[in-house]
Amino acid sequence: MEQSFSAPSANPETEEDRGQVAPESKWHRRAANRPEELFQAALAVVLEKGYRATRLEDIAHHAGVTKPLIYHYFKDKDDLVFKSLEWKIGQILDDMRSESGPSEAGTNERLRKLFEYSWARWRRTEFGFFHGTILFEMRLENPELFRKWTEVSLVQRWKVVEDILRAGQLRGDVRNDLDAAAAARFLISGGIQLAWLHLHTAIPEFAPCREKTLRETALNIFLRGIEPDRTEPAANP
Amino acid sequence: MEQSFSAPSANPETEEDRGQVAPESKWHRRAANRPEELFQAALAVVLEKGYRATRLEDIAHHAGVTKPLIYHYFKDKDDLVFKSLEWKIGQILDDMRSESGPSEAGTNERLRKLFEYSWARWRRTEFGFFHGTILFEMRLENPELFRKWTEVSLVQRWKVVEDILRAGQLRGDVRNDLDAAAAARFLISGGIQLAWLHLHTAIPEFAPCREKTLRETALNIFLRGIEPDRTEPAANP
Amino acid sequence: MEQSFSAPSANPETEEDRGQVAPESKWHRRAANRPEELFQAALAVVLEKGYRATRLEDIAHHAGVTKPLIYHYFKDKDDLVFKSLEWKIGQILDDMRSESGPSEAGTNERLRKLFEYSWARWRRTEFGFFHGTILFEMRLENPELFRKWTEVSLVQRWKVVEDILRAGQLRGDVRNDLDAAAAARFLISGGIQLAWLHLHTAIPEFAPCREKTLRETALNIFLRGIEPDRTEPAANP
Amino acid sequence: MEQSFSAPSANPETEEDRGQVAPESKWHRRAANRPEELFQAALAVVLEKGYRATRLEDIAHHAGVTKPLIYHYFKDKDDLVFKSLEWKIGQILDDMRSESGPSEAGTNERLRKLFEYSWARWRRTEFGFFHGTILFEMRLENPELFRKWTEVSLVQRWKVVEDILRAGQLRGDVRNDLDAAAAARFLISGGIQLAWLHLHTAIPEFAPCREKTLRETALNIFLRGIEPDRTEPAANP
DNA sequence: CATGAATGAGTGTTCATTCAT
DNA sequence: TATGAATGAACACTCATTCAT
Repeated sequence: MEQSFSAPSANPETEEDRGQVAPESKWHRRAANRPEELFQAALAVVLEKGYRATRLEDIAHHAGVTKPLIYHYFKDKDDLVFKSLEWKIGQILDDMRSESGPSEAGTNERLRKLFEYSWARWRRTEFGFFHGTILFEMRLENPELFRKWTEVSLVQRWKVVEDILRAGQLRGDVRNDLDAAAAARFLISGGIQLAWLHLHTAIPEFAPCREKTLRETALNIFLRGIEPDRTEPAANP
Repeated sequence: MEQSFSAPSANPETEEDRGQVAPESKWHRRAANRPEELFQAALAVVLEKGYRATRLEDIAHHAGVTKPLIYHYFKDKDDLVFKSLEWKIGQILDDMRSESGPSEAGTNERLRKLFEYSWARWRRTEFGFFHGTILFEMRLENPELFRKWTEVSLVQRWKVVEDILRAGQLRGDVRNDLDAAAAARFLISGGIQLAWLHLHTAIPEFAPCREKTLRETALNIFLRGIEPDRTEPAANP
Repeated sequence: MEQSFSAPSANPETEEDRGQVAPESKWHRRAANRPEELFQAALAVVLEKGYRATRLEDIAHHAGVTKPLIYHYFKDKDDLVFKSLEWKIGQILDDMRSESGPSEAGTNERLRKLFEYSWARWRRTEFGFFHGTILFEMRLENPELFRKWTEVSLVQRWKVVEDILRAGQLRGDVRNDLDAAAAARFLISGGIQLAWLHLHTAIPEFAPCREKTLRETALNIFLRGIEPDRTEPAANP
Repeated sequence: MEQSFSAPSANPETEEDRGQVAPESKWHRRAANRPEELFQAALAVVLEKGYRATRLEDIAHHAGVTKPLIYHYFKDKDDLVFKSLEWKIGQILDDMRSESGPSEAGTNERLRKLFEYSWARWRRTEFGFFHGTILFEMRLENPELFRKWTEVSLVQRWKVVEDILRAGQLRGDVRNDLDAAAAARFLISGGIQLAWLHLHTAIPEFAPCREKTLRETALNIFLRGIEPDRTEPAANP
């Protein structure tokens, strides 16, 4: 759970002492990108313990620095944590942008592809963390951040699906009486919840289920559920 | 959010009995059932702030008593909070038991009824609170409680839906290639997430949507998605 | 360690309900000698834990009553504890008075008898307790009590020995250049310390020694140490 | 009683450097060796009040620092107090090691010298404190420490005396029927008790006695008490 | 830049004591 | 007489934050 956040707690080789004898100075290593290291440490700890349960000490320790140093880079604890979260949101967003090539395939194919991409994202530890911490804790602690995150992780996804569905309706792939926006929310929110419960909680331990079945069943029901009626195949005036 | 939990922090009737003498006696309120009052106070505060951010002082104040009194009834803070949550889980469970008469209606009707009942439950403040606090915070702080709650709120519901689906498969109302367990999870988890996001977060403020549409679209897609294939149109007597 | 202090926590047979139906009153059993029961409970607990570590709750529990009841009989905690100690001191003193018949035996015999009586007393749990609690804790907490106790347990004993020694000096059993008062202190204080270390601490577990040897060696050395010089038997002008 | 432990609660030199500017900076005193200062403060307070009655606040105040600082150096209160006691035990032990040169004098001389050295130690405030606090309170609170201390202060001394006595027996200075181990205990335990009662309690106030007489009488009785029988007067060359 | 030392403002918990019945 | 309920005053311990170097 901490692999991608761990910071190098001391990396003596990168230092540029040469010629001069090591001058016994107390602080070696001016990290080029301290802030980012601190971001990662903060995220790792908050991921593991939750925001409220996270102590500044833990973050510092995780980053291999001392507490006061954090105040050189950030105003206070909240500043660090919230900026860390925003930084991660930005990263995830970048990652998402580079993701879905605008395909010309059929509606079902586009939805399937999107859903599977999304599921793969939801699998990731980081995502599980965000879904938990931000959706719950930040909703109370920092509504602004809550909003930013849901905008990125939910609302935009909803929109993408909504657009696909509308296009499908024009083509006749999707029944016209469907509320595309609501349907989109169902697919994405339902999928996220399914994935999160299955992949980031202990539920499978006492209520086991195969991940693939879960994913495909959900998608399948959805795709069938939005099909136009087939009994009157040309009944679309 | 605090309607059902608020306790009168001072009992006005006993205060000014007579304009004159009442010697400001230090404490009133012979508690009939303090423990339950404390449960409610604890729930109210934890609901509002989350478990980690809850201070004993707040609970005591909310219940109109002083901190040390809590130790008269409970071993420590966790004892109070966790027992409060369990108490509420029990209540909700009782409530759920008295709910769904075993109907002889068709599969669709039974699912619709169940979903609508459930949605009504998900609307309630208390439920939103549990979904947040327990699913997220208790997952980390008290896995046992997390398990108890998910067992009640999710796993059992899944089973009910699963049974209905299997019965439907026998009747021919539901297609046979459907994995009933996975489908049940999709309906319930998706519904909860939809309801929670819509009813217990600020999302509708910046991404509005009609609740009814949301609910009915989800149900509708699901019901259509589980129908047997109609390509063999005469197979339906 | 608690045998002699345990209070009957409920003794229904002694109640005088007759004729009338048991009136469901909350408080049965007016103990005839509550104070003494409380003394014993207090002593038992203080013995086990020391004065500072003793909580009123413990005493009440030990006596089979509730905390507030103690305030019916005693002003506060200290009042109870100190009176308990005084009560016990009185008891021990009574016991001591009834002890040593004024014997007409020789000096050595009298000393031997006294020392062995005393040693038997020092063996007792209660004594070990007093020696520890009073000598150390009460010296700081209640000097008055410290004084009362040492007067009884030490000073008076010293005097008895001193008198025996002086009598012995007159008879010629004890050398005349001996300071009887100092010698008496050495015998008694040394004996107490020896007995206490051996009988009321864990020392024998890692530094074993036979009790009898200890006792007799000490007495023996003392008796020989106070003998008149035998080399010049009539050298006493 | 506090002479060697008192800490300056404010460092006057840094206070009024210049009459004017000094902006009342919140804290001074870059501690050279805080841990030891805290040891001393802890010992001073525990000495005065006993372990159970000692509040962290007092120790901090005594050391001229604030409570939380203690947690910078020690895990908790017990960690500080117990380590302080161990530190002192170590010091006393060191001190003892550098004490008695192995003399070639006669048995009596060796015992006299040892006893007088010991008495001088028992006089010291610190020793009286240890004898009280450790022998009584630590016996209940921290048996391990009790053992460490008695090992150092009693058992080892006993052994030294025992060895001298055995050597004396070989030489013929000490009678052979004497149990050297028991005799050693009598001398040391009796001496400690005598010294402690006389020097560290209020007893002399109401039962006066000259210290020198006490010390010499005890030693004298002991030395005479271990002599070989003189009934065979010519056996002494 | 970097940190060890220091602190103020909490926060949970204990306990002798008192109120109301 | 007897007690369950209640509290004030303390106390151990935590933690974000700042000082001095």
